[in-house]
Parts: sequence; structure tokens; C-alpha cells
Amino acid sequence: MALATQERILEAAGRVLSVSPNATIDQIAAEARVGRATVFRYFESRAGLLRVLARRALAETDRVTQQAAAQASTATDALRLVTRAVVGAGESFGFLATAAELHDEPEIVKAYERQMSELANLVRASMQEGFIRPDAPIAWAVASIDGLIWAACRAVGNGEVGLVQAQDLVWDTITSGLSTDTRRTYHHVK
Amino acid sequence: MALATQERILEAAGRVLSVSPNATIDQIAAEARVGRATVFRYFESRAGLLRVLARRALAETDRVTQQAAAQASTATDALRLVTRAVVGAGESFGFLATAAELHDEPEIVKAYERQMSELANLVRASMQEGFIRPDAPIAWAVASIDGLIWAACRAVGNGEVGLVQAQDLVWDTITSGLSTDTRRTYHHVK
DNA sequence: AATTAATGATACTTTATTGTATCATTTGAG
DNA sequence: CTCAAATGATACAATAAAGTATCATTAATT
Repeated sequence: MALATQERILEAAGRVLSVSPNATIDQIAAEARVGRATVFRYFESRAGLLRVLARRALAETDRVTQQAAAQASTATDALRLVTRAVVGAGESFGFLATAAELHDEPEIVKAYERQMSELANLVRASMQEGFIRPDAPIAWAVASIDGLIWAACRAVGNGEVGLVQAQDLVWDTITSGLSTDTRRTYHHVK
Repeated sequence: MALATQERILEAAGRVLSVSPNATIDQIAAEARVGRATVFRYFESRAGLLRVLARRALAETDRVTQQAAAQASTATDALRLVTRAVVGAGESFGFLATAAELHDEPEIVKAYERQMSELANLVRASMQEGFIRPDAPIAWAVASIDGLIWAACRAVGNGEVGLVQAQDLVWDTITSGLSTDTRRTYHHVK
């Protein structure tokens, strides 16, 4: 067997669901080149399969995040490396964006919120190091970095840019935006 | 009648679907304070309702976009105003992000792609004016602006930042990123 | 007030998908 | 080669939601 059956199903599900969030078990089984019954031999239900898949994606994100953070000497560098790492792992969690059922799985929601709050901590620390501008609301910094990561993952996914380039672009855009203009226009305080 | 029934249903659908993309007709009807049968009196099917809703959202985006572009004297200013306008109209198309059924409605997909390509034209023109840095791949500029707009709409939606502030933040971030650092780090050419 | 249109509620049919059960077939290990 | 485990295929039941039809009720029009 080229790859364990369960693994094949999970990978197929990730692929199909990132395109068609409401894909049926039949579609997933077809993508995995497996009988529909076999899917139910490995997963108790559709929701169960989704849960396992989501757990793995979040765990993978944790893994690359922690590994990246461990290599960094400053919070700013950690932010840079974590951003790169998450973009690199993008294809494994593409389906999380659109899978509506996961929104009412408390375990999954909590894990996602934890990751966002860890990102917020990194942003705060990087701000104290003088990298993130002090007038940027933390919530916006987090939301916009998240948005740029998603944009990069999508752009990689449909071949608009290569993975490595996308990783560079995200950080460059965070660092200095898209313009040649260096004026600082933030008005917000506190 | 405070508001035409059809209108109430559409607004309710927009609200519910942006939270629960797979919401049933029952849920939509309940949100609109209307009987389920009434929904089928105004829309031929669930898919039909979604189509009408998506058309309206895309048309509204076109409207504010064109109005904004008409006021601008330069492409860069048009880009700024269009960005603001789209963020302002965000709540009307929040559901488009997650409504999977719409992905295989050619009409909707085409309209979305057209809007993206118009954005690409603005970006190119603004680059020629010297605002968007010449080393930024157009595809990335478009994708990241799109990502920042989505991030802003979401942030507004869950109350993290106010609408006006979000509009400012998007443009500031496009202009100069999130950092105090002004180094230019783009490596890409052509 | 009378008539017409719009609505709500309800029951019903249809359909798609999930999940189960079964059996024949294939595959892999010894 | 033989046997056991894994798989595919199929049929089946259960369920949830869509969509239809009907009737009583409410609201609007004249």
C-alpha cells in the first residue's frame, strides 16, 4: 500500500473540502480512490472525519509555529518566522476557512482562538521591540496579518505566486506595505 | 408593512448566511420573521434566493466602486477611495466568502473575477503613477488588498474596530505596512 | 363592510445524503 | 498455497431539508 488508507482519506478530504466545503462522503471517497464504506470504517461519521482533519491541521500549525518560534532570538524575528511557517503549511488547513460545520465544534474554535491570541502576543512583543508601529491597534495587526496569510495561501494554491515568493511577500507587505511611499499616516492612538 | 417582505427576506438571508453558510430556509425565514412558505413565494428555490442575494451584493459593490472611482483624479486616489468604499459595503457581501454553492454559479464567478480584474487595472495604473512599488507582483498586490479588505470587514463585523477606523487602517497598511521600519525588502523583479 | 391579496401554518412528497449491514473479492502475511 | 484482514460494491434504512399544496387567517383596498 503506497500510503495508509486512513492517511489517503484524510489527504483527499483536505483537498476536496478546500475546494468544495460541502463535499459528500462519496466525493471524498472518490478522490481518495477508496470505497465509500471504507471511509466509514476509519471514521465514525462525516463530522468525525472533519474533526480529525481539523485537529491535524491545527496541530500541524502549532508544530511549525513552535519550531519557528524556537529558532528566533527576538519577538519580531519570531513573528517573521512564524508567518513564513504558517504560509508554508497553508495547504493543510485551507479547508478550515470555509468548513462551516467546524464553527460549532467548541474544541476546534478554541484551538483557533488560542492560535490567534498567541499571534496577538507576538505582535505585542514585537511592538515593544519597536518593530510593529505603536499606533497600530493590536486587533488590526492580528487581523491583517491573518488576512495576508490567507491571501498568500490562496495565491499559492491557484499558482499565482510560488510558495517561497509568497512567504517573502507576506513579510515584506507587513513590513512596509505595497507602496513606495514611506509617509506614516496612522492616526489612531492607544 | 415596515419593509417589503422580499427585502426583509434578503436582508435576513444575508445576515444569517454570513454566520452560517449552510443555513436552512427555516432559519432564514425565522430570522426574517416570516413563514417558511412565504420564502418560496418570493424565490423559486434556495439556490435562486442565493443567486439574487449574490447579484445584489456584487451590484452594490459595483455601485460604490464606480461612484468612488468617479470622484478620483488619479488611479492611486481611486484605489484608495474604492478600497474604502468596498470596506464600507462589506456587510452586504460577507456571505459571499463562505457560500460554497455560489462557486459553481458561472454568472457569480464571472462577476467576481471581473471585479478582481478591475482592481488589478487600478493597481497597475497606480504603479505607473509611482505609488504601488514596481517590484510588487500585480497578482500579489491584488490578493493582499483583497485579503486586507476581508480582514477589515471581519474585524468590523465582530466589533474589533469601528468602520471608519477600519477604512483608514486598510489604506495605511497598504501604504506603509504595520512596521516602523522603512527598509524596502522586496527582491522580486519583473 | 366586502372583497381581494398576502401570509402563516401545516401536512405532504421528494430527494440527497448519511450511516449500517452484508457478501464477494482482493491483498498481504505466514 | 492458505488463511485472515482489508476492501469494494451493493442494498438498505434513517434523516433532514427542499419544495408543493391547501386552508384558515390576517391585512389591505375599495
